[in-house]
Amino acid sequence: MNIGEVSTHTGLPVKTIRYYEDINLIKPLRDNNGYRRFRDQDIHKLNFLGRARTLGFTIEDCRTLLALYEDETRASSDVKRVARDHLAQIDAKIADLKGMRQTLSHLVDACAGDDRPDCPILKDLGGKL
Amino acid sequence: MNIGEVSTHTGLPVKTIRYYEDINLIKPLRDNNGYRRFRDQDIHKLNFLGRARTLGFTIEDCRTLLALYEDETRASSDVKRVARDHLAQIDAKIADLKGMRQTLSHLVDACAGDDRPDCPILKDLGGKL
DNA sequence: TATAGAGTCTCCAGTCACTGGAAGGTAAAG
DNA sequence: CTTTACCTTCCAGTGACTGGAGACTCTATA
Repeated sequence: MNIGEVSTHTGLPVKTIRYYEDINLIKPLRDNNGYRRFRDQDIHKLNFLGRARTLGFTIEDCRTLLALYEDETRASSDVKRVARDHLAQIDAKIADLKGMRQTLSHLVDACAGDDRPDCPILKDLGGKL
Repeated sequence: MNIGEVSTHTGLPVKTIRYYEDINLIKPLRDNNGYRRFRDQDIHKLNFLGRARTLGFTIEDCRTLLALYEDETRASSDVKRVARDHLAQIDAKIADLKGMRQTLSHLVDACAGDDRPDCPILKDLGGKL
């Protein structure tokens, strides 16, 4: 398969696939004309990567997970640790965003949103409370 | 005030303050020795920026908000629009993260996390369900 | 007065995970 | 044969900083 077809199959942009080769996540073969030729295993890896990225894993996490995936003798505890750490990061981010959301929604509610200049949002940002 | 003292007062790193000058968010004066000299208004702006950034506004949003802050004839509706849009972005991000969290926590729970190689997390990522 | 240390300056490069675009070669369709 | 689509590499830009090099200035102590 050429890169365009792979892109269609995996849902990953062509640019992204090339990038993943650049950083050694995949190693497709090359045809005589220089075109990349993707085997089933390459496509499988790309799907793996796409799914992992969708779940928010960093590229380095993906590299680790892919290595564990290929290692038949892995311990599931190693996989679980990576996932649990990532879950903790997600929770931290959600908490952070919820904090912002809380403050911001109060401010938005308090703002008249009319033609007058008086504005509680700016008052808060300016430290005048 | 010199930059170090301003950093202490505002809680913003020295590097960040210089960066904000670079991108024209603030315009401190200069002493004869070339050191930046910050007036009260500069510090006030930096606090404004720090607070806005804490609430997750982008730098461009901050630029807009700062301009509105300085404009005595603004309409609060303009401020409110920026804030409401940002709030929508935050909500989208939270929803996205919650989706990840949901899937991921199920997988983490399902994984034994022991010495054996069998792992539902990798099974999911590999598309073998 | 000499000097050590802290503070400041500018400029360049790196982060993360792509994304866009230029310039050029190759393949398939009409 | 030409057009069009696809492929290649390489370079630069994104956002919001952050780190570091190399040089200058200020302050405190010996």
